[in-house]
Amino acid sequence: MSKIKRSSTNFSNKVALSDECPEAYASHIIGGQWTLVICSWLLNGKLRFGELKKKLPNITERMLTLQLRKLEKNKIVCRTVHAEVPPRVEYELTPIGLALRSVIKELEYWGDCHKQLMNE
Amino acid sequence: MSKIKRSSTNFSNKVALSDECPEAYASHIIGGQWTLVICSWLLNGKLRFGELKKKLPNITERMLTLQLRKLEKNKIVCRTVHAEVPPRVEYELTPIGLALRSVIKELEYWGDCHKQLMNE
DNA sequence: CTCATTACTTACATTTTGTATAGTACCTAT
DNA sequence: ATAGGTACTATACAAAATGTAAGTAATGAG
Repeated sequence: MSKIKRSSTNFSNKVALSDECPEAYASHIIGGQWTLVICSWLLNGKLRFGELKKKLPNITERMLTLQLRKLEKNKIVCRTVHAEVPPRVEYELTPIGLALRSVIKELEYWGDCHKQLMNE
Repeated sequence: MSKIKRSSTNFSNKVALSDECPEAYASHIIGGQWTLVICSWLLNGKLRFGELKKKLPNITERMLTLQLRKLEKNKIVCRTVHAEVPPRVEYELTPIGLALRSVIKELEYWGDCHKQLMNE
């Protein structure tokens, strides 16, 4: 996470790939360790920061923040701050975020099949 | 790539997540930078090492080797060595590898939508 | 005034992934 | 005998992702 150097070969390789392969592009966007899990919780409705934290065992606050920021930047979730004390911040999927449902469904199905295969 | 430490928190987080979330599991398996691109080329039929290399601009031989090894370990591709000189090695998707087609299709579709959205 | 609550920041360490560059073994054709 | 093609392997290093531990601001309750 954090930042990525726009000058590195690494970076330009990713850009080149993303340019011509929408699947590489997509996997780069939703490819973080926690991204999909966060989204799949949010598919059931909006959640607060603290609620998400409880749902995701072992995630640190830093990681959760970073992932949510990235998701927000990519317009996958939308963030609502309620001006209260203590603060209340809610996260909700945008339309394109909700559109991940079918991707996630396919991934889950494939993942289950694969896991079963590997256990033989 | 190379090896991953089985003692790191990082590692155990991944294991824990993979255990309960098939989508995290799947994204961990097919999540490398080149994995999906390789698979989507192989969806059209078997290819040799050198052919794959040509298809993937900028990939290094090391990376290609590592990714193919990982794919092989996960039973997504199968490797056939022809005992000739110069050597000829062919890579082909297994059934579970071919089953990635629908995952890739969904990802591509979503990726296209997302990219369009972000360009507005 | 002090404490608790919530949603973060910040600074830094570690782990994982990717790149660059140079080799190797094998046989075949020149 | 040497050069060339194929599919690698080795080593060193760079960059990115993830993790740990500690702090911050705001304010209402006691």
